[in-house]
Amino acid sequence: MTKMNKERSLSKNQQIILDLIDKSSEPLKAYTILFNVQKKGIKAPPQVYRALDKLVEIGKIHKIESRNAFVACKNSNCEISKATAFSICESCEEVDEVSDTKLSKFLSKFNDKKGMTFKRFNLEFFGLCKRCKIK
Amino acid sequence: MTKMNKERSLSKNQQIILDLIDKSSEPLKAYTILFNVQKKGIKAPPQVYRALDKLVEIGKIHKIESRNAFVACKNSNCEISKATAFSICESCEEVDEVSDTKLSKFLSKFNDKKGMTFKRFNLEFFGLCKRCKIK
DNA sequence: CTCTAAAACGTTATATTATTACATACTGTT
DNA sequence: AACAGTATGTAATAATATAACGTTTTAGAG
Ligand SMILES: [Zn+2]
Ligand SMILES: [Zn+2]
Ligand SMILES: [Zn+2]
Ligand SMILES: [Zn+2]
Repeated sequence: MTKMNKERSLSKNQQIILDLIDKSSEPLKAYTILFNVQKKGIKAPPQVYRALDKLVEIGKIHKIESRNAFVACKNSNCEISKATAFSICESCEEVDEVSDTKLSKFLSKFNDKKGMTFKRFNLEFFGLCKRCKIK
Repeated sequence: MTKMNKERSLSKNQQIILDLIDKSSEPLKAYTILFNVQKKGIKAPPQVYRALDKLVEIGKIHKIESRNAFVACKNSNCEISKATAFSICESCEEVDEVSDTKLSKFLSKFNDKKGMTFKRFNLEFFGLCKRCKIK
């Protein structure tokens, strides 16, 4: 019976950092993470960046490129971060992962005119969230 | 007769930097730009970043967020950088502005479930360009 | 269990990207 | 001329990210 699940057991540093990001209600920056895990023995940037790289690679977290910040994936079926979309409030900086079947289908099927083969995309929407619109 | 056109005449630094980006066949990073315009009297990062900010604001250039680099807008009608899409080759780093009516319509009309109002989006596709696929 | 290769780790130093802060100069309008 | 808004020049520093090493841990093959 071959091993079917890709459940990778995270390393200690990876788990510490994922836990922190997971608990956070907002995107976390690498150095904010660093300051918050120093008590757990993670003392230097490379340790943080290595864990972040791996977590991104396996789809546990995503990087919000326009903010240089990281959020946990809420979408259990995007193990491979190959199709990501976010909504970002330019006022309060709230970030949500957009999960819309039509959208992801449309984009996954999108074909470039110049013959590029797409493996992955990242989409960031900017605007005002409900709360910030009222103000 | 009120002034109808929004043609803003660029300042000296803005023009120098736009010229450089315009001539480049690849995305330029801020410090690459800095090194290349020092002979023209632009000596420090803030001068570059200020010009870049303004050029992005008026839609003459776009920032490729995943690369921290800037490209000239090839699309005469995206004066306001509110709907941008790029294809990025992960092998040779070639970047092209995707100009597809269906895509931009679809995304511009996209409505968030949580009631956010979108003013702008940025989409980056990653993959392999024609040439890099062959290799 | 032992050996090995891959992955993860710890550490120091450094590279790269971006902003703050402040003083000065230019531009167009009233 | 006076004013407001935009742009400039400059020095210092903040924030983000990687290079380079050597060591340790982990997981799988034999
Ligand atoms: Zn996700
Ligand atoms: Zn908001
Ligand atoms: Zn454009
Ligand atoms: Zn290529």
